[in-house]
Amino acid sequence: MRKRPVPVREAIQQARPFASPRAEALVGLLLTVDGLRRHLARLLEGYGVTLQQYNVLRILRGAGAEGLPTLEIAQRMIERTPGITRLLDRLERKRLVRRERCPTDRRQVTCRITESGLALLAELDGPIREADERALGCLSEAELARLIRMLDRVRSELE
Amino acid sequence: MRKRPVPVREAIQQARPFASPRAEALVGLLLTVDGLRRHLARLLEGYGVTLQQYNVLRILRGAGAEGLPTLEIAQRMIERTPGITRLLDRLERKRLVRRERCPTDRRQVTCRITESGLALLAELDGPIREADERALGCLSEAELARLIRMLDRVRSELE
DNA sequence: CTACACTACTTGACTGGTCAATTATTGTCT
DNA sequence: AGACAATAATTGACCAGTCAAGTAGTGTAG
Repeated sequence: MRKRPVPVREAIQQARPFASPRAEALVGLLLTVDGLRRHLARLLEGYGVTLQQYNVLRILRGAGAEGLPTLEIAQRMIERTPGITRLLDRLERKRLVRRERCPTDRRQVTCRITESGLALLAELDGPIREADERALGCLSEAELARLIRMLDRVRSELE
Repeated sequence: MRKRPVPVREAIQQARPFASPRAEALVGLLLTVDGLRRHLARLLEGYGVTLQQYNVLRILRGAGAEGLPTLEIAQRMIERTPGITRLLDRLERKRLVRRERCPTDRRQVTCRITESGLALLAELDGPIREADERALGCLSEAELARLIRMLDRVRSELE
């Protein structure tokens, strides 16, 4: 029982039509991604992590045993540097991440995912994958390819 | 001098390919909208308002002289109820919005945009419109139409 | 070897999103 | 009228993004 698509203008209860198709697409993007974000956040909160924390754990799993310095992680996220410290503080408090000063360059702090961090990710892999597939399941392969290319182009316009 | 589109996998410096096109599209959406958000926020900060505050002002301008009760505004935003109170607090402090208890139902608080609020929006209309056009200027009319329809469908899957 | 720029964080302050709990007011049902 | 649910808005507490400023450690040039 799939619901009828709700056009953007109706979704935000706006009386007047959009000034341009670009304005409509922009609002549509903001609305849709907000929904996707919330959707994923709800799934993750059952496991006690936020979307950003999950993101960091994925990055650290990818980095393997030698870990990554703090700012390396920040660079791979969409995020700016100051936030990453507190994000890691919270992950360390939950024992999902370990931090230690790098012996060769004592300015750096090396971050590594712990065993419990890995276990949590393993538990999450299936549900997350399903959520991804379900959320964008209404788009065909061809549509996905077009969407991905459009998004790449839009990002390249934003510096 | 337009830059070469940077594919999603490169943008997040991920070593392995994506598990599925849907996973790639999802990450692309998150990345792109984050960039758009930042882009708009930078424009607005020169005028002393945030993206959310601007959004509220637009809604109140649309509502006209009779204004709107607090929770009506919240409904038209993507946001949940508790945040709207504090958002309005800040707008009221800047004298861009006025609030008063509704005489017929004293539980409600009616919010209205002030003259300075309207003046600010008038000043912003041009720059915002230009920013919209520039950000999505790389997409053709046909692509925009397809994008809008795809987004509508994705949202309809998320309840 | 010492001054100085640079790097890798870290902290503080503010805006904002989210949830749970609370207050004030209204409507309804005897 | 009195009890009680429902509604409108608010408050408190936490997580997160952003900027400006600060600290500790490193590299380099005189």
